[in-house]
Amino acid sequence: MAPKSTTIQDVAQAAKVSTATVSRALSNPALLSEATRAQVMEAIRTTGYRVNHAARNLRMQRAGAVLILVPNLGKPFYSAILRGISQGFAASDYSVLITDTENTPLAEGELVGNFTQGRVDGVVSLDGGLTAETLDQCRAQGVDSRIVFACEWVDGYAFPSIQSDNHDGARQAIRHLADLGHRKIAHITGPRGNVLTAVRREGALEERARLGLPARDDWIIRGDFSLQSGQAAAAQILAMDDRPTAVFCSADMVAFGLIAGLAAHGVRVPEDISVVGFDDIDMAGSYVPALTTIRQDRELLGRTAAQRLLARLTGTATGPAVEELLPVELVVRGSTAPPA
Amino acid sequence: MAPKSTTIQDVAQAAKVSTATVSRALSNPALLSEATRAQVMEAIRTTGYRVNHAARNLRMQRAGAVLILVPNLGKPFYSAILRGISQGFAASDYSVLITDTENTPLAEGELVGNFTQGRVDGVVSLDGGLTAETLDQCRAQGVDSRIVFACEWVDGYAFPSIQSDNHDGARQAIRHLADLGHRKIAHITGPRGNVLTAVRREGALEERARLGLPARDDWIIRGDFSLQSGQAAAAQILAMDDRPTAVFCSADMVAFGLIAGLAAHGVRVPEDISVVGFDDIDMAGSYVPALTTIRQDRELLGRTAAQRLLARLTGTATGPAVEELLPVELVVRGSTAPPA
DNA sequence: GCAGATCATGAAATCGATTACATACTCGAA
DNA sequence: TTCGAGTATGTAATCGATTTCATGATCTGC
Repeated sequence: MAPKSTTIQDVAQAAKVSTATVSRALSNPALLSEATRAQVMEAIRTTGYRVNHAARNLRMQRAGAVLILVPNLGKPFYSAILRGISQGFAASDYSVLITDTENTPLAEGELVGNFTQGRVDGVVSLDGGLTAETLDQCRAQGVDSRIVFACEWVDGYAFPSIQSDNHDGARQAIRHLADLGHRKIAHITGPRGNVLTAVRREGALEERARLGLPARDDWIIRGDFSLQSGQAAAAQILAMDDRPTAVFCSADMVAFGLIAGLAAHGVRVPEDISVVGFDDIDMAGSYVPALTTIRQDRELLGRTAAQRLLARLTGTATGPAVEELLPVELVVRGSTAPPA
Repeated sequence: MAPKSTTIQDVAQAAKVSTATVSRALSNPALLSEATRAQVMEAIRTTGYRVNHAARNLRMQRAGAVLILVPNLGKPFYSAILRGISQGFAASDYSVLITDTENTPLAEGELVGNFTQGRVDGVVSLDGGLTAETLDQCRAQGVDSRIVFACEWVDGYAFPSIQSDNHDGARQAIRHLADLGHRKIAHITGPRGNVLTAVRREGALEERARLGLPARDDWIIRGDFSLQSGQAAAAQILAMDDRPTAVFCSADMVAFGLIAGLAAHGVRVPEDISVVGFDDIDMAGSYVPALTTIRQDRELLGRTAAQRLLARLTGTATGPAVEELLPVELVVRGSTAPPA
């Protein structure tokens, strides 16, 4: 079944030393004399030895892997974060394991089980929908210090988390529109219960209040970060008696759906309605019209999360959980203009 | 470091049996008497025992994981395939490990090392750029039977592979344009050396020849599946003296870039030029204009690849490597029309 | 020239499971 | 009664590394 592999025994035999010496040659060469070290290294070269991780991990009581929880692997939004995470762990000797939670809560004891079963040493969760039960179990087992959140997080639990400054992003979006002269600004939010939805909404409302802009309940439209929800929102907006002149979307994809939906009814962007997105995904700059949006660096987000988890795993960082905010940036392109 | 875990010893003690019996209760209950089995199960419940995978895998000479090689994790195109793969392995007890190859060849012995080091039991490669050296090493170690390719593949090596019917897709695209009355059809290909590029190009050329359409060398434009290459192609096309009336793009993203590039110069799609994409990604249906494209089911592709690998790992399938073609489908939308 | 420290190395225990082999017991046939 | 087969369970080897502890050799300082 397994490929015939050369073990540490083989190397020991070839080098005429004990297995202990071979092990030391690899993990702590300073302990050995120049001569034996060279001898062992030579034996390793000729035998083509590579350590067996299953054995090493068993002995060292670690798993040698980290788990990434992704709400929906199919969404391009997450893939960039994933890439950053992968980069962040590339230089380490941790394997990167992924699970698509499919936006449904994990089974009872599943997450903590991954730890106690020796499958993983740490977790990066992009999923803010973990249940209190799941997290409490992790805390009970004492593994909560080896979980970090990226992008999303869970309210009421003090896990380290890396987030874009969503609040500020929303404010910048509203301010930009207000600066252009818009006063009637709609906001397409994310799904109910999502932490990002709440924060961006709050930021948008705050800035709107600060600027003394009118607020109407039906100018807040619930979406779910998807293209389809953007299209659906277009229909709602078109049906309004008092139509907003600008829309802040909680995701670029929503903006694309919205623009397409509006276009289908002859409403042009930005001439008739201005649109701001969120994320600055690849397409944003090349869409017609090019999308004005809030840029968040998803790769950096992922890389940072990976670094934070690594620091915790190696014991470099042990302090209390910190919530880190990554700056976001308004990118002005062609989808926004002064109101007609 | 590790969470205090209950071992099989603890269970054995609690149930007043040997560890062998506990192990059997889990792996082969039929061997035990009704009484002891119940006794053991009860002990397992009260102690909250979960097997330690590191130990089990070491003893069983397996890794309990499969590796997915992704050329670029950040590309949305791959994320859907990844999702399918993840689904395919969800019910198995294999962990899914991913590595972003970043489109660069793996280091010497890296892939085969993953096997011999006991890290993985099998590999699904979405990367067709593996070197002959890498693959030869795998063959030498006898692990080549545990590698399957999805989406891409490597010419000259008989690994199992699941592919969309790219050849047929290209032909359908050309035929559709010809049916509309186009005769001057350009083709934006993928990068040199990519297997998909070759197959789609061949399909396109074949159909063009079959239909007796004129062929001009400069109507074949090299791209790289990216938005940017589509935009670059737009410039080239606009500069042509004998402009094509239709363009077949090797990816939807390329088509979007192209359309945006053309729009910037006042050239409308489909009125002035028709455009066909490839993939049918989410956005395609909601782009303005909605994109006519060749649909390939990427999740199915991933799921199928996972199943094939699983079958090989469990020994269910041991036959010679098979190349599987998944059907593709022309989806006609708004980006194609009869020539002016 | 000797006690004690330091250095280099090996023997064997250990991590937590699975499983080959051994053992004890039961049952039925001769 | 006895032998053989079958059943239920335990003992101990095993997977391939790391690491504790022991040992012998070499140094150091007086």
